[in-house]
Amino acid sequence: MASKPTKTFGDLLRHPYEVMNAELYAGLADHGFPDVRLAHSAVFRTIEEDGSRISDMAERAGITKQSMAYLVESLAESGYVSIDPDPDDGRAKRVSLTDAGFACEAAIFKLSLRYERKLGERIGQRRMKELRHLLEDLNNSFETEM
Amino acid sequence: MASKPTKTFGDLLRHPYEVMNAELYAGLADHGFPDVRLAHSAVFRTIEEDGSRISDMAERAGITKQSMAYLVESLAESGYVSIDPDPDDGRAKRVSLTDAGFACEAAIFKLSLRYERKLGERIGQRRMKELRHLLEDLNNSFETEM
DNA sequence: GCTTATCGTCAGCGTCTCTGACTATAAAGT
DNA sequence: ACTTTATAGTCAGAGACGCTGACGATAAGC
Repeated sequence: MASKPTKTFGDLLRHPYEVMNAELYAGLADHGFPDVRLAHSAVFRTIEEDGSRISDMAERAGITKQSMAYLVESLAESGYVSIDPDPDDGRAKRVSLTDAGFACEAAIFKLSLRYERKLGERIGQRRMKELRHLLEDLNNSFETEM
Repeated sequence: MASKPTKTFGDLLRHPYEVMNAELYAGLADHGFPDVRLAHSAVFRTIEEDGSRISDMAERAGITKQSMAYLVESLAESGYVSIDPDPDDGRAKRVSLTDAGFACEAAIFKLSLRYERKLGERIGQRRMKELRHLLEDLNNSFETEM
């Protein structure tokens, strides 16, 4: 047999993550969102319902504000977000999802859920649910302590 | 409460994956492998004990041979792999891990295992083991069918 | 032998992240 | 009030890393 050790935990996370992303963003393109890319997820996951500032989003996403500004700018060019001056702070701007942005966000959730169910058909919906549960615990453990 | 839906499965995979990688490659730098980066893992995971060809590694990793050549070249410059002509095929080259390359691979496994145990301390070693098991099943389900 | 396929390279490009330096505004200290 | 310090965002430049297309060299199939 192979002399290589067992797969690392990182490998076990990486493969499904990459396969899912490939499927997800291909599906998104098919559903009318061709120019939304994986990196943009940093925007969708950090923007708030009523709009957010670039710096805040950058901090939540764990990237620099320059990087976040770059991503936001590209989504603005595609019409998924609007950028307006912040009424309370002359330095700041407020980034908000447009209708197209909300529609895209909804499509991401829908396709994600669909794909999760598809995976469940492979390993069993019950095991899939258990997997999600364990991953949620793991994710929560980062926020709690650390 | 928030009106945002539950985290997607992709989000649940992404966060631990990114946190682990940050920890892993920081640790790797501390252990004397400062110039090994995440992208290089495509080399370490696809290279065989007795050496491999660039095209084969590219195919296994799911990237173009140009991209694999780029990664291999950068590891060769740092001394982790050697590149020799293939004795059986005048077109091809054989890429092999050097002693430093094997040492790095070993360090990756050691640090990964250490981190996995650390996560286990957070959510429970037993739950962590179950999580690994489910992820292994999920990974296997890609190779089997699809 | 001639044709076709494969191995690897060169050149160029797009995306995405970073650092460092900067302007404008806001907040805090005195 | 004025000065200092912190913060929001921008501009410029760089590096990493994936891609495509075009190419020369060798191998394999007919």
